[in-house]
Amino acid sequence: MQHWLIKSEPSVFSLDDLAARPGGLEPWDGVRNYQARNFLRDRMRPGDPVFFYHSNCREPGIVGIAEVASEARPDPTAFDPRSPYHDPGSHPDRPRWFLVEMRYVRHLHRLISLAELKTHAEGALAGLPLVQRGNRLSVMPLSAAHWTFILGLESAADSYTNHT
DNA sequence: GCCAACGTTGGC
DNA sequence: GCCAACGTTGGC
Repeated sequence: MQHWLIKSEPSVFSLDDLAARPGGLEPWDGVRNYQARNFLRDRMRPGDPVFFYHSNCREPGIVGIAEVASEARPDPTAFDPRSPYHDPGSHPDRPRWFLVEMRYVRHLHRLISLAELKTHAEGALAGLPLVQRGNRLSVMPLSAAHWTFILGLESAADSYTNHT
């Protein structure tokens, strides 16, 4: 089983938005990066656990957990000229972009901020693209060790912000 | 195939 | 709002 992290801008689609969907299900469309596409299309499997990360907001960080809820299928927004994700280079007989369904699992008890995660960038989270400088990947795999470590932070004291 | 220009991401 | 980092495009 592969663990994942996906980014979303909460002003566009937040974890609360996912939780509010019928069945907590949402097609994860609009991914327009080849590396992210390949992960999603070739390596995501139903049941894989996913950290849900809020980006481009006041306090970026991991806010909850989702799971992959389908195999990959062509992303129909690429074929739609009215969609902001329209790509005239993608055709139904030769789709360029793919999506999977995401399903809400739960919120974390507290936000685990990027700043806190970065304090472990040279330690337990070494090699995690999220905490490396300049990273822009919106869909990334995590090792089981990284997943477990981050989940452990959830119930630990927030030593990053409570160091007064 | 190189690489400058451009558009986007996303932290700060 | 700024801007560094990055991915993509297109001229040559």
